[in-house]
Amino acid sequence: MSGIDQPTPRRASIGAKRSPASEAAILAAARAVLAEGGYAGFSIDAVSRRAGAGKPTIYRWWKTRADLLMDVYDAEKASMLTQPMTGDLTGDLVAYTEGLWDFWSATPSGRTFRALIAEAQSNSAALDALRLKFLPKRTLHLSKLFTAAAGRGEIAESEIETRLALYIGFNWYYVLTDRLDEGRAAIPAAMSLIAAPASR
Amino acid sequence: MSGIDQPTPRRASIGAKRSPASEAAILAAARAVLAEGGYAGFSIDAVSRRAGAGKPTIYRWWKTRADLLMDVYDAEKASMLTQPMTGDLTGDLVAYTEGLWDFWSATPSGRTFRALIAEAQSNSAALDALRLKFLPKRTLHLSKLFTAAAGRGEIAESEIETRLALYIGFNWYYVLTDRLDEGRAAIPAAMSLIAAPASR
Amino acid sequence: MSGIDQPTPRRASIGAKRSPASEAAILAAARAVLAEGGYAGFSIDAVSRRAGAGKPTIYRWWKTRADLLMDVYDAEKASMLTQPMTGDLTGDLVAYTEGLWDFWSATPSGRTFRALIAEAQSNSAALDALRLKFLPKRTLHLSKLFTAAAGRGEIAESEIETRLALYIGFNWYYVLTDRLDEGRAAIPAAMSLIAAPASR
Amino acid sequence: MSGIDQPTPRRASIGAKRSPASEAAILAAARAVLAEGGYAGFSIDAVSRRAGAGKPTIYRWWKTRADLLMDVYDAEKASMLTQPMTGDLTGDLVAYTEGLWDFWSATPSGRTFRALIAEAQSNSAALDALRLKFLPKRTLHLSKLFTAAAGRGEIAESEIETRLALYIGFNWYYVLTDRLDEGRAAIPAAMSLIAAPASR
DNA sequence: TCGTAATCGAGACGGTACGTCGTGTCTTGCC
DNA sequence: GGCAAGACACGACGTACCGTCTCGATTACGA
Repeated sequence: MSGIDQPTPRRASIGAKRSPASEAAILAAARAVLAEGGYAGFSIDAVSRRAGAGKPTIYRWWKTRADLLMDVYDAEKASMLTQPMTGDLTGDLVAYTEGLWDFWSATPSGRTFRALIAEAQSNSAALDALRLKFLPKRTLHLSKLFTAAAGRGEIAESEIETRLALYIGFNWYYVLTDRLDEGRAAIPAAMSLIAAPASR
Repeated sequence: MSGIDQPTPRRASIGAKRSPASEAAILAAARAVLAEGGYAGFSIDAVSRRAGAGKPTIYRWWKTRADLLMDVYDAEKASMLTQPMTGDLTGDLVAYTEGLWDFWSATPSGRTFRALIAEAQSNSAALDALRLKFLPKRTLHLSKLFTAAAGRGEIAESEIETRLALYIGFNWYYVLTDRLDEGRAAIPAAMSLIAAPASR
Repeated sequence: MSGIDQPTPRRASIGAKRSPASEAAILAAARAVLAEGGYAGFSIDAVSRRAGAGKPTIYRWWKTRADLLMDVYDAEKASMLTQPMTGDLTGDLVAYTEGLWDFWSATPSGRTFRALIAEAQSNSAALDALRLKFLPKRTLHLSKLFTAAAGRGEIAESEIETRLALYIGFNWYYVLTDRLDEGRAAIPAAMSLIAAPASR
Repeated sequence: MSGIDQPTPRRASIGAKRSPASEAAILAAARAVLAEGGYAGFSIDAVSRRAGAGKPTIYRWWKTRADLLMDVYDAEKASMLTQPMTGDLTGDLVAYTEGLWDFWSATPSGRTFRALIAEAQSNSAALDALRLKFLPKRTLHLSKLFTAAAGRGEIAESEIETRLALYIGFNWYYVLTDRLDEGRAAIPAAMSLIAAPASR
């Protein structure tokens, strides 16, 4: 996917507006750099070199590294994920999670995600972006699943936040330790606990 | 704590062996640097300057930044944490977690921990150290709690790993988003789910 | 000369081309460092600090320390030397040499020259630069003097090289032992021998 | 010659006096280091490692790098040079010079000599040692040759110093530019000029 | 119709940090 | 007191990135 890797014969300005060609080239370069070197190799200089783009062009459109990382992640995601909603919370969570982990493993998105979290540890703007922009959008379907289950009376409304935190944390733990393959078998049991009906 | 911050009148070598004074000064400086600047300000140069130590001295004893971070974390931890084991898994987990979050908030250890995870995203040696050295030691008491509960028949033996992952992930999620205070209220409910008895 | 020593309020880039202001500041700083500390104090770090310039800027334009030293020497030289050519070889050599020694003593150029020769002893690129770039340019006028004398039949054509070597060596001996003042009186006799007519 | 390169099975102290074995090992190591890396590779650390000697042992007996270099040079020299004195000044100078250049080329002494001069450019103690200890000893025979010629009335007494400077400079020029082979053919003509009889 | 303005690539700028090497000094523990 | 060993504080090495700046070119748009 994303065959956008042309040798870039110098993209001149197209006037006083953002160049889609440059944007695409920069995102593709960032993706490639992350795929090859992970967070360690991810630098604006490297992306700029690879994209044949000027550094100011990158800084103009992405104020922080985190913004660029999020766009790379979004460009990849684009509809790839199944969003099951069968009414079986545990099953839906399992299906969603397995799809997510496939996505993280099959594309550079796992590395992108790890880079984003790392970035958020040294840059408070990145942390804010992660909390306010990235996570809410990414967990939207999950919120719906939990909300629907609460609507059905399976779980308490007040615990949605907590269960979501457990869900996110479970995923983070495995992706941040680069152990998605080892953790795969644990998904069903974990989802079962996260989706466990209110006990009384 | 750690009143070791004297102006260091040049610590000479004490012979062909490691100088405890230098080691202490470096750890104290690293702690201070993390406390003030977090992962963003944490550089070997900064630690070296602050400690009045030569960079080679740091590199001689800590091969990677992660090694230094882990030692800073350990130096702080030193017995501060309560390790409850009452037989009530949920209660023990709640008590342990609240102690941990206090520890993370009251000392620079929360920042140190975040730095360590960030470091592990760009350095595979750091990731290995995190997985093989740091985490097992840090989660030892938790393992015991789960194992004991399994012994009592409350949870399945096969789910210990999974429940531990849920536990760790829950903590990581809140510390990595720098939201320990917001998540505090969710601890009991989360622990309750993590410690939920096998359903059948 | 060279009143360029302003406190340098951060020279920004002037585009994708070399900044004359930075170049001048670096050369002036190098000159000052050599004047104060000689070869012992001459480090790229010291020049960088003094110039308020980044180390990469220095390395970008001067690939070796020798290149920088030669430019410092050239910047100073700039027309200061008399280049007598009266037809009296001995007299011309004496006049030229005295001018050269004045120049070496009155400016940091003597130290620069010594640094350059020292540098050439540990760096083969520097040695090559000294042999192929620096010396030929610096001895051009001397070559002309000897060639003219050979044209007049005063010395053998085949001995030009040898007499030049004797001339250069004589100067090197005194400057490298930092004894220009002690050797001054010997200049006329030495030049007389170097310019001695072919005996048969 | 100098097969002193044993693997050094830890030379313990031989009591409160200098150990000849250590001294020999250090000189041999310094010789080897100079032979392999020239002045660029010559460091007290390198010599210490190679000799299996402690750095303090080197600093105890050789106060400056120059002292060590001079001892390495002396250890090599040891009687190798012919010291002709036939009464023919030019011929004696030619013979002596050719022997010297052979010596410089066949042993690491050429490199040692170059290192010594380089060292003298950054260290004033080294320069003093070069001027007051090394050169007078090394040029003793040459002084005798010139003095004898002056005694025979061939050259003026007052010019001995000058002619010696011309002689030394000629040698320095070729050795410091690492061009002994290229300059060899010029030796007779140069010596002839240096030894030229007082013209009137 | 044409200037103005914003974009593009390029790459230099002052900095900071990297991880390594060498300096000269100091101590230890053996001889 | 000499010795090997090696740690110490210091500071230079040459390189990578940072985020900012200026350039000269290209093009769209509003006066």
